[in-house]
Amino acid sequence: MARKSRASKLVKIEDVAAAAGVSIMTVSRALRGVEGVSEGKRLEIIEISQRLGYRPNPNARSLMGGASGLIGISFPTLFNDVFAGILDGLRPAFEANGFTTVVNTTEYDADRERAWVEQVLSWRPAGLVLTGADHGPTVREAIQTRQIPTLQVWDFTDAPIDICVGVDHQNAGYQLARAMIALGYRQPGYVGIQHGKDQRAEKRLNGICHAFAEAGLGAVAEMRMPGSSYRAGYDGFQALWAQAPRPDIVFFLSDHFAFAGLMACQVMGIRVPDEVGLAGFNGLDITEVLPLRLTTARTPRRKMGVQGAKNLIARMHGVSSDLSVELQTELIHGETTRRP
Amino acid sequence: MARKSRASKLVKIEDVAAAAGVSIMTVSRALRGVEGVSEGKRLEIIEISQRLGYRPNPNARSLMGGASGLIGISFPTLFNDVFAGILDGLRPAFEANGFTTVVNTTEYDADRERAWVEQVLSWRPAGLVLTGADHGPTVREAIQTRQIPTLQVWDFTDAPIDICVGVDHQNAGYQLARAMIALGYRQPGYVGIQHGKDQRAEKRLNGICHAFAEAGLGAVAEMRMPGSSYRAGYDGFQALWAQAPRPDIVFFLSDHFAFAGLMACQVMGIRVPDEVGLAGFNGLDITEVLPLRLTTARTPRRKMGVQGAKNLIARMHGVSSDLSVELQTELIHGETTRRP
DNA sequence: CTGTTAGCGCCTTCAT
DNA sequence: ATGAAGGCGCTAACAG
Repeated sequence: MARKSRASKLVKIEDVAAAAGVSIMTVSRALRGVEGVSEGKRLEIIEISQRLGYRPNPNARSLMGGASGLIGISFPTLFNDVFAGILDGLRPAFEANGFTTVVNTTEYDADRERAWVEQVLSWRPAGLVLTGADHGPTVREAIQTRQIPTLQVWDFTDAPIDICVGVDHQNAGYQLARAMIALGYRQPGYVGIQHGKDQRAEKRLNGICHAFAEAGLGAVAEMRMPGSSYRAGYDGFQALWAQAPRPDIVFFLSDHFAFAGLMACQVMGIRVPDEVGLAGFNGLDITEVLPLRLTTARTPRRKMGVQGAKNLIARMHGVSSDLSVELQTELIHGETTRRP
Repeated sequence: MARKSRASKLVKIEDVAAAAGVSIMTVSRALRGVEGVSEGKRLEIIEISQRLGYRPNPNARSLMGGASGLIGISFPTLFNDVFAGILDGLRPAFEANGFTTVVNTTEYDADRERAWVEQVLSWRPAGLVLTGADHGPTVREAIQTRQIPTLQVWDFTDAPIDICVGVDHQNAGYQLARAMIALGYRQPGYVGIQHGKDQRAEKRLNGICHAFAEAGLGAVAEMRMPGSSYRAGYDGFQALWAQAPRPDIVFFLSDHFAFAGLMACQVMGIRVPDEVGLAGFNGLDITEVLPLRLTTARTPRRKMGVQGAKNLIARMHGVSSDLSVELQTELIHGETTRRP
């Protein structure tokens, strides 16, 4: 394989026309299945174009103004089953409707997201899917100016760019904390990642803090870790446990952190839930194989994707009514916290 | 936000030219930073174009045959830290060199990959990154015809489309099995997923089988699960354990399966490694927080990404020498198998 | 420095 | 049923 291609050797419609002894237009019509070509010629042309390996240049097509059938999807990261799950709901729906999807990750970086949105917008996408509710005004404006149907997933917001399908993370955290308070927990701890990395996590923590404050209980002891690996959850729990006062309930960024915390307890000989309660978030697959069923709040990730795709497609088809949906989380009373 | 945008209201270069009172060529030059425009005019034009919200139409640009600064990356799935890790190595290198990346997942479906490759090729990408060594002739030909620099990662092959950076999975499986045989294991079992879903996994299994056959030992008892969730690893191990003869060493598709198997042992009261040895693959983060350090073969995923990106960039810059690299796996003697 | 001319590959429109 | 113009938005290659 050589270096940068000289735009050259690709067979174009003209070549097919020449080979078939007809005009370009006839080839165009034949290949698109449009009326105006005798069946005999059509079959012959199709045969020839295949033999020549002709592929229409979609750029030229797009130039004519047609929609691109492209949907851009942006997630913060792929190191996370949450987004893989949402994507799993989104994609089949889009593909079933003939759309192509391109996926991006922002690594929780607003600049990256902005740059990507601009790139994708330049492809004249049929639609856009963004994660969360926090996008700069630039992004918002760029999208709205071009009137590209846009879905925001994961986070529910009252003021979406266009439509949104997600859960209220603040409330999810609040409800989870309320349930733990009802179980008698009084001394909360939290293991998460650094501020500003994950907006949704901050909202959940807000909800948790709110619930405990409202109940007149102690403040939530926060342990912020630099990364979001399993190791971070493991070390974070240990660090939190070494502090005074010891928490009687520890909330984690997500189930995978909680799992790591559980492993830490196992190694340190801390009895769960007798000595400490552990609560995760998301209801990930991994919770199904743990020695103790994890207490968590299940987020309907695939459903979110399916529903979101459906609504975005409706919007692309011109439905202008409100297509935003707030989904609920499901509290899972597991074995890592006291029995009710 | 309204319905499908009529291809219309977008501001084009002509509008900017009119607003600035110059010809469209001057605008084109000014915006691209090409020589031939007085600095005063350039600044003025840039200002105006921003005010108007002008964005060049890349389709028109691509029509001219220029390269797009775009790199398409395709992975089988995102439900997997392996590919996230490779991406983590790839992307920063590309971005540092001014390239934009678009990511796709094929869900291990060759048709999906083909469709995506065609889509991306139509954007005249500067380069392509594909996973594995198994691509249909269509894909291969489409890429080679257009002479797009292409990197195949993860799987090492002697006959890459262009260049490849990866590990020899067959050999990795072979070496791992050899090490287990050296530890005295004689009755191998394997928990994986269905045939045809993951080519690399099959190669590893091949290597494992080869090692045991070569040593004149029993055949590998295979347990194929329908999915690749943690649950599948968990259930798969249990099913395998219920069969006769019981394996004394179980190889797993990947570390996450092995982890699930370890959890199953814990619940079933099977002592590891006394009653059975467990071996994973990849050396994932999760292994760092397990009660027993997992025996596995570490794959250099990030390094693979970094190296691959570097080589692909070299290729895009015209380096035509052989840029393929075979990387090695590192055997980790953990606590889930006998001590040497 | 700036503007004009001629396409890139395809499709819409209008003839024939 | 077919073909001949013309243009989509942009940019090389030439003029001035």
